[in-house]
Amino acid sequence: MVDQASVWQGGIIGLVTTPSKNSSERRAHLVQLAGDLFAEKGFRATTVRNIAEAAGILSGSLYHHFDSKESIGDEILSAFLDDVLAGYRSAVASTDDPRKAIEEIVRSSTATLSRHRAALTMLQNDWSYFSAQPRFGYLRTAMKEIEQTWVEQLERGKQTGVFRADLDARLVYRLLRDILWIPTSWRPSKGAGWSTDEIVDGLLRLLFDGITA
Amino acid sequence: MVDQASVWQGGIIGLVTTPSKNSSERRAHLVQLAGDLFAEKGFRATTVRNIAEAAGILSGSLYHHFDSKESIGDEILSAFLDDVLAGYRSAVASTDDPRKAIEEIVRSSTATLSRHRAALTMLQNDWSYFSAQPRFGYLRTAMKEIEQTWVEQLERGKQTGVFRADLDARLVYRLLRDILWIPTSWRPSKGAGWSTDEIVDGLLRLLFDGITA
Amino acid sequence: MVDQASVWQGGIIGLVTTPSKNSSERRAHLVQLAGDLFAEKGFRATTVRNIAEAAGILSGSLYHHFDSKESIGDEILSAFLDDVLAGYRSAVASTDDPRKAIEEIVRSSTATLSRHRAALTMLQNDWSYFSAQPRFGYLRTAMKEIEQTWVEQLERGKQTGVFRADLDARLVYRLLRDILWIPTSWRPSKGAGWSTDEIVDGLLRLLFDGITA
Amino acid sequence: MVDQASVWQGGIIGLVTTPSKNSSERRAHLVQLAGDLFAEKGFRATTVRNIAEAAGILSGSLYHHFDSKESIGDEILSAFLDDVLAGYRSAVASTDDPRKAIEEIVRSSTATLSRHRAALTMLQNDWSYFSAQPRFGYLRTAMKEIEQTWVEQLERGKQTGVFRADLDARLVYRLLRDILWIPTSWRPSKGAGWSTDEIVDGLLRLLFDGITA
DNA sequence: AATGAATGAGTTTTCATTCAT
DNA sequence: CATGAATGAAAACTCATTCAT
Repeated sequence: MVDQASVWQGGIIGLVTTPSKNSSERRAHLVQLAGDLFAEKGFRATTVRNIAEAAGILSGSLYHHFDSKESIGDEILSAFLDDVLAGYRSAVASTDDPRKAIEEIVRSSTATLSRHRAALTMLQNDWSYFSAQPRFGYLRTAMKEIEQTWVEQLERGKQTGVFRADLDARLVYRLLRDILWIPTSWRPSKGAGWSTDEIVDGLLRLLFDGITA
Repeated sequence: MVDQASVWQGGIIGLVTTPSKNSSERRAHLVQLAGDLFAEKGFRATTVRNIAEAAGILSGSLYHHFDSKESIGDEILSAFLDDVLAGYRSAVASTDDPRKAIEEIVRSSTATLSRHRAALTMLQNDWSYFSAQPRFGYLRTAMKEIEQTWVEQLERGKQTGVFRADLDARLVYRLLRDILWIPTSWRPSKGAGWSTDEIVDGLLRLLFDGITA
Repeated sequence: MVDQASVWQGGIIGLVTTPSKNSSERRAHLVQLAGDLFAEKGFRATTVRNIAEAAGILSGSLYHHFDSKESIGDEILSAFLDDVLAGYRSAVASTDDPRKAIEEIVRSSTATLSRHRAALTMLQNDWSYFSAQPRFGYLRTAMKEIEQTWVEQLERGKQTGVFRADLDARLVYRLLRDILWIPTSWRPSKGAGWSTDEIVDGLLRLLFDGITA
Repeated sequence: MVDQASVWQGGIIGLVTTPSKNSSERRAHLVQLAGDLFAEKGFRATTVRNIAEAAGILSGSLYHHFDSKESIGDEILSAFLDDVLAGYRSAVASTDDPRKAIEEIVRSSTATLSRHRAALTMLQNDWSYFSAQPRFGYLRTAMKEIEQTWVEQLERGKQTGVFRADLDARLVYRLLRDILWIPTSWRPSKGAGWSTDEIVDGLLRLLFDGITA
């Protein structure tokens, strides 16, 4: 579709040299490039120059699209959390069975996370940097909702007897949330070829049944 | 012996103001301070000035003790890996039962990790930075040995029927190793008061049996 | 062509305020300024701030144009050696007479050297610094070619009887090369007004005939 | 005589634990070590730590013997110039023949210079550094006397017909003085085995007769 | 939209020097 | 005499950001 547009533009006007990509597309493309670098090296370790080079422009030119490096980070992080929370909410809304809810949370998380590798790396690597800034206050808010969702489902599962009664819900939440985030942070190259499905299934099996035969 | 000497000096001469603290102690103290900061903010995000300030000296003065920031990192990382590998080796040497070996690896890891929080944070946050430098080549070597140890025990467990035959040993290793490392990265303040033992038990229970009742 | 364009722009549009000065001109200007300082104080003794101040900018701004102080040095030194070697090669190619070849080498050297005072000072003052670095390996290579050229001409001159048979070619080369470089290192202010020609003539007369009447 | 003193001290007092090497010997030894390093790398490029390491002590300990790095330089430079001037004065006093006087100056210089390689390197490399400081004002004074001596002899030679009448005395002085200093700056390793005598003879022959057959 | 030049505050590191022990 | 810890000023370099063109 992008091509369609550019062909059309080129056809009529006949003077446009750099056709395609209107403003918001260009912007999205830059966020994408930045995100890839953030995922690879972390937010702080990635320089504005790195991003500009990846885009084939000079670093100063980035400031036509964003007013700061942090606003790129903001865009990535808030999009991620919106997506995560939407998944959690619909997972909880979809069923009354805590085990199914958790299974759904895991599945939705996995899908969401694979779309937001950069955001996760940023949270893991540079949490102390972001969480200290008022601008990123929504990070804490969102994390609280995530925790609440898990704990609620685990507690309900304990009450209905689906989960072991001796589980410490908050402890298990912390472990599970972080466990869930692990595969996302694996570099593509190092994954030895596991598909997302394989990883999710392995993870679910591990969570519910352990490794014992 | 150092204590003996200082007590004696203090007793007889009565002039010793600073209670001993010889050269290597001072150095170790500085490494400790640096490590705390690295654990909190990551290696790159911690400045030499931060470390010096924590020690109550000027940044340049640190170079009396270390020839670079990296050499502090080196000291922390290599001590950590030496410790981890020693634990793994003795765990494997202590038993023939793969399940016991893994249990032992987990227990030794937990003990080791709590002594080396800084190192772990550094590996997680700044792996791309360190692993790119020849100086830190031993990181890759050590990680390979760690992987091999896990995979061997898991495979043997599968053969003897202790573990499920359908486990993907490398996948499970990756998950388990990272899972094991999770609690260490939790900030003390955020742990809501879990003791190391509680965490280890929760973890082992989770690994072997899952969360299902 | 660049000139064409700018003239055209200036002519038609009449808006161009700064009379061209494109990127590479600015860069060349900075190299020139740096070279003057290097010639005056030596490479190591000249700080990046010195250079920046001479250019009326801040020291960090220099890194927009060069990626290190050494790369400025590199530019100056390699340009010098390229020039010297070109002169030597064409001197040798221009004649079969060793005496004429040497005379030509001296004349070309003098011309070259006056254009590269900075480079010469750098080689004399900071040779141990540069020659220790792989990056400046070409310095040794070039010096070898220079030596070979001199020695060859001197030897041929001895065989054809133009030069005294008892000359130690390498010793004379070392003396002559260094002698040749002397006047260049004289500060303009101290030269008491000798023209280049006067110096060259004095030098040649000295070389060929000595000071005796 | 120095030994006499220290033996005597040891004999009478009987408490001196590190016998030999009294204070001034130790000091002279340190100056020697420092000089070697200055000759090799230049004054500024040599660090106080370098010197201390060469002496097997810590950098701070040097300040028991000298109150600053510059005072070491001072010691080396003033000793050199005293020596040079003494040689020049006795050369001039020894004869009425300008040619013999110059020959004697050359011979005395060569002897002096070989004893003061460090000083010469320091003057050549770091002249701008030293000459800018009031403390080293004697450098300019001494250089003036050196120039005067040469010029006088050359002028007298021109009048008596020993030297060519068209010599520019100051120009020739500048050339000859610098020429004379050249071989001293040659690294021992690079000299390809020329003895001091060979070099002096080569030089004198070159000066008086040129290279022409 | 993009360039290219620059800023300014910050980074790691170096080094002569001081001083209590 | 020597050590070991520290200072403080300066070095080279980095980087997010600004802005005229």
